[in-house]
Amino acid sequence: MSKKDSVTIYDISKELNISAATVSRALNNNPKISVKTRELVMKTAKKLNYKQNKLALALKSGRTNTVGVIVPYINRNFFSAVIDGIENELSPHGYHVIICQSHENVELEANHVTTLLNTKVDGIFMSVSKSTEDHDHFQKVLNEKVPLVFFDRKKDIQGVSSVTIDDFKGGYLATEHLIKQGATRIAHFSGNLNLEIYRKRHDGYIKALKDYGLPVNEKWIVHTNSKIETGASAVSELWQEKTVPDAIFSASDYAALGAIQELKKLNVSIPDEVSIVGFSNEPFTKFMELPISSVDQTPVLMGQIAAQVFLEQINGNQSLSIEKKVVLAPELYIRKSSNKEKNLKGKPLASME
Amino acid sequence: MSKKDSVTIYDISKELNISAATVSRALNNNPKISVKTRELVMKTAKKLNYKQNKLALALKSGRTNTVGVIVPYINRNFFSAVIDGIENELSPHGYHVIICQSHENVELEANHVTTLLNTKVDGIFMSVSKSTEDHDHFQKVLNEKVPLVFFDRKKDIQGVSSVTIDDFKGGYLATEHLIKQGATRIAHFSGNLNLEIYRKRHDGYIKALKDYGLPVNEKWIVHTNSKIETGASAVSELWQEKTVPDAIFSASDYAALGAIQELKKLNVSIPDEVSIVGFSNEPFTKFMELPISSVDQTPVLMGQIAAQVFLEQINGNQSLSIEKKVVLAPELYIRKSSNKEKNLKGKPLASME
DNA sequence: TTGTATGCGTTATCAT
DNA sequence: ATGATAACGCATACAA
Repeated sequence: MSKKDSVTIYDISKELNISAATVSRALNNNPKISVKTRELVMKTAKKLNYKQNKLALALKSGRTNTVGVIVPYINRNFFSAVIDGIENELSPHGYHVIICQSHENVELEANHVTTLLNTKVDGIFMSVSKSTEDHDHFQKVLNEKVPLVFFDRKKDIQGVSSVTIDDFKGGYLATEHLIKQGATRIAHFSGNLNLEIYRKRHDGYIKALKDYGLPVNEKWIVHTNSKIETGASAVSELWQEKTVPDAIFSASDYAALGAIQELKKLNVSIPDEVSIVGFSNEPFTKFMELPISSVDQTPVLMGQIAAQVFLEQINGNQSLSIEKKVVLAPELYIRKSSNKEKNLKGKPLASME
Repeated sequence: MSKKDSVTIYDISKELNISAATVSRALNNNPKISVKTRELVMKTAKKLNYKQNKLALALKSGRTNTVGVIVPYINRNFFSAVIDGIENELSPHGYHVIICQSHENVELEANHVTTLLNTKVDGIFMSVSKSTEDHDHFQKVLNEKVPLVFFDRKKDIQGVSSVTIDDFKGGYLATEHLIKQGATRIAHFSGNLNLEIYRKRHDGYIKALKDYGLPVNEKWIVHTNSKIETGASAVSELWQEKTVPDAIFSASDYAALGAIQELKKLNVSIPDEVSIVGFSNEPFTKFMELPISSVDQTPVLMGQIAAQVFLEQINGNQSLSIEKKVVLAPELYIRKSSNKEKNLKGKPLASME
């Protein structure tokens, strides 16, 4: 802490009566240094327990070997899994990962961007908060020529790379699966349709219905959020009509869980009377007594790919701003909540646990 | 990126024909600067979009306003919740949080410590990996006079603060609760007893049995880990004997889940024939059709307290190494898996959802 | 092969 | 109240 307690290249240079420059070169394996001095330097460096001060290096080089990650909440399975992927991919390359939480708040998000830029991170990864409309803080990042990579929740901005999953396909896969299970009256619990991810899941649902010649019933498209209660109340409302759905595709696992809980109260059997598929493949879905089918977003892979995109960018030509849009394929995990058949076979796009 | 694109105090000084020192002082609200110049500086700083380079500041001051957190896996509810607590507490103070994963590997852990020290973090938080025996890398941190705070999994080291929960009490509470539910043959699924946390949970279990005059049956203390399967196989073994337990206190929620699954196969009714309490209060425990009672470790609070301990340390007298050991009280969440009574009342230490 | 000098962007010390 | 200069620790262009 007290600063002058760490040994520098000057300490080594004094010890050996050579210049600090020589020490620096020896330490960096500069070829034009004699083997003898190099070894000598290395030895005394070890002896004095020298450690390179990354701060000075960063100030000089302009690179900190640190990246920032901004997520709504770190304490959420999906996001922590993405961070896991980023960290694992970047750590071997000597990068550190700074995490920030936006709490779905644009101002906090913008503040984090500012402070990350001030600490001169080499790149920023982020999943934009739900409340974000403004693009100013993204532009700031671009102005500083710091690579920016969106994951999952993105904004379409010139020069910004992104890694997302194909939410449309996720919605389509889920719905198609329900159709193939024999469902004809499929309800959809959607999230906020102003958000791209939910709109696409919704669109995939609609497309599947149309592709298979099923009617779209607006009444069966219910706006829920990621709370258990909203799924439950959606069911209790839907089940007051005379015609009830025989399947539900929920854009949220939590709403799906709420739906299941409510249906059990109503003595509706799952999956026989109603089949259900959720979204996100939250850990709890597979632990349930009635395991819930769900669309997996491959978050760890998403983080890894995002990290790779960043590495490409940082190692490539800085001047030309490459913009890479990676779209990952979601994976449908079929579990009991939607599986009427005892033995599942020949479903190439799906996995069964 | 390309370095000379960010504006410095020199740019401002040139613009105003004053010295950089004056600019620096004005920016830092140094009282001995004229109001006029200060305002002038502020204005042009804004105009030129000046941003303080934290790197230079860090090099000069020796403080980075960054802390490192090392956890086994970030993608684990408990740890991400602790990090959440740390981040939320420290962020308002201007600190950034670097996260590292040890993957329960001592060498990785030690490497992370080294690189964190090289980047001159202002403090290190960590939950030591299971494989950690060596104390060398902890000593390094102390040598650099960098505050070190252990959370949950700690090592007893002179001068190192720690925030843990009272695992003994957790084990005691869980067991006592089972006893009060009428159980007399309580099995314990323990983790690795070489680890302090599991040993203490075990000890709490033993103490409760003794306090209530119940015999300790070594056969009913089964070594499991945090896998569902180990809980299931533990049950299938125990249930081959003629005398079976009427309750299980599992040091892991996952093992508890496995036990429940297996017991259902054996048509043993829960909680009537067997009551079960797990540990950690994993999110899934409350989502189950048969919600699982569990001991909560208050991870977010743990992170917050750890952060506070760090702040005290950093703001206090650096020379005297204060060592603070905070032990948090665990909270027992009583759910159906152990709740025979319909209405629960007068349980001060426990919560009911 | 090695040394000297300089700069990265700040702040602090010493003058003025 | 302000300016000049050094220092934080390192790497490098230029000399030698």
